[in-house]
Amino acid sequence: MVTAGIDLADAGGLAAVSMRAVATALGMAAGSLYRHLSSRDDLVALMVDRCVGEVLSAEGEPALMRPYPEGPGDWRDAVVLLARRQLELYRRHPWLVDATAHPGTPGPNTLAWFDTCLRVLEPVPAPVPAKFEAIAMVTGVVSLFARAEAASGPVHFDHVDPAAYPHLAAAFAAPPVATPRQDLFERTLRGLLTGLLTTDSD
Amino acid sequence: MVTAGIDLADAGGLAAVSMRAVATALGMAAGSLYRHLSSRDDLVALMVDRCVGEVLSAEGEPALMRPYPEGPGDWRDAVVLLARRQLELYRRHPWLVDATAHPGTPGPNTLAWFDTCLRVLEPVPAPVPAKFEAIAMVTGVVSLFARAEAASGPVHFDHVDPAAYPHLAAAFAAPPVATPRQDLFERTLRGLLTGLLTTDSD
DNA sequence: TGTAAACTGCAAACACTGTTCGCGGTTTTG
DNA sequence: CAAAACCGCGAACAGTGTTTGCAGTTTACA
Repeated sequence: MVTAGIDLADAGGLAAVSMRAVATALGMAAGSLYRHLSSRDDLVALMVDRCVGEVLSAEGEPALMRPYPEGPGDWRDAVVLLARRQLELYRRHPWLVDATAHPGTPGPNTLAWFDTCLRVLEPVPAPVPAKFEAIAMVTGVVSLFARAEAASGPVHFDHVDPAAYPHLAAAFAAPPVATPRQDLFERTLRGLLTGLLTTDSD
Repeated sequence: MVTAGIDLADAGGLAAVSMRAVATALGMAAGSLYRHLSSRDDLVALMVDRCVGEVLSAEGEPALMRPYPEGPGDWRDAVVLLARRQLELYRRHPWLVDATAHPGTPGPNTLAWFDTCLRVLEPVPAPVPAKFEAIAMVTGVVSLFARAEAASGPVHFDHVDPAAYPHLAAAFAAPPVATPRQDLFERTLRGLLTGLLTTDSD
């Protein structure tokens, strides 16, 4: 059910997961799906929550419930690690970026995810709303990077008018330089975290 | 045409702007719209570009072509000002966040917007791709803030199980503290800019 | 074991979406 | 005045999510 939806979404994006498509993938009729779910949004919510479960139990069994609090590093390291796993998840299922754009009531795995984030942020002396803001911003930045990675290429600025847009034209006149920036993701996140969860006395 | 679409979108979101709705708002039939545009995505692209035009000629005539380069401040100030105007635009037309999620070929106003951004970033000694990355990230952060503002409230975590999600439950046990953070937007942007467009020698 | 209840799937229908097409009328062009 | 371009109409098509009566199967209970 949600597995079929996930497979369909992985192959053809969120638009490819229609009730009839999921139904025929399961050898059923379209209306039969409503015996198990109440709407299509329900289904994508279940799909999202299952994928979040993927990153929770990554690689092994309760593997993720472990490594964060006991690591010797700073809490920022843990958040960056968490974000990196989320980015890998978005790479595995690009439609997640669109599916989580308008979040609904979170499922159990999503709640567990928030719980883990809060546990990681436990040593941070910041008010709870600030922590929620920080979590939201981190996942937002992750989705931005995922979108940027997925949408690389199809944006064409071909032949802009040098008279109307001089700076744009000048920017494309120079030969494209390959960008070596590798740690952009981590640098962005660390800057964001210290900006959001840190007073001036830190 | 695009004006009717914008009004409809402002009232009921992007989903409310259907061909038939726009047509009846103009006193026409649905199919008649295809005399002037080739698809619905075309229409939303035109709507987006017109709104970008709003922020370009804000308040007066060619008012925006002025203030940025001659301001005495640092280039970061100019970018923050640009981002702030964009945030106000997103507040005025919340559907823009969804409409710009999957960008297509940019319209004239969007090109002018990019040109302005590049002009503002002219004194920055960074390679062109890095500047494009920075612009994309800034508008991404702006859309994140716009989304966060628009989606405040409907997310309910009512009565989470304290046994399954201890940290979440503990977070909600404490009385909610009002967050006074006001400059969060600007701090985030400044951190992002220095992280993306600055070498260690700056 | 027999019966009743619960569950599950099917096919058809409804309202809605974006989009296409052939027709007639109006306006502009030569 | 004629011809070409344009414009809007209404009907149709394929597709969407969702609802609803009907049958078949499985489960639970007495």
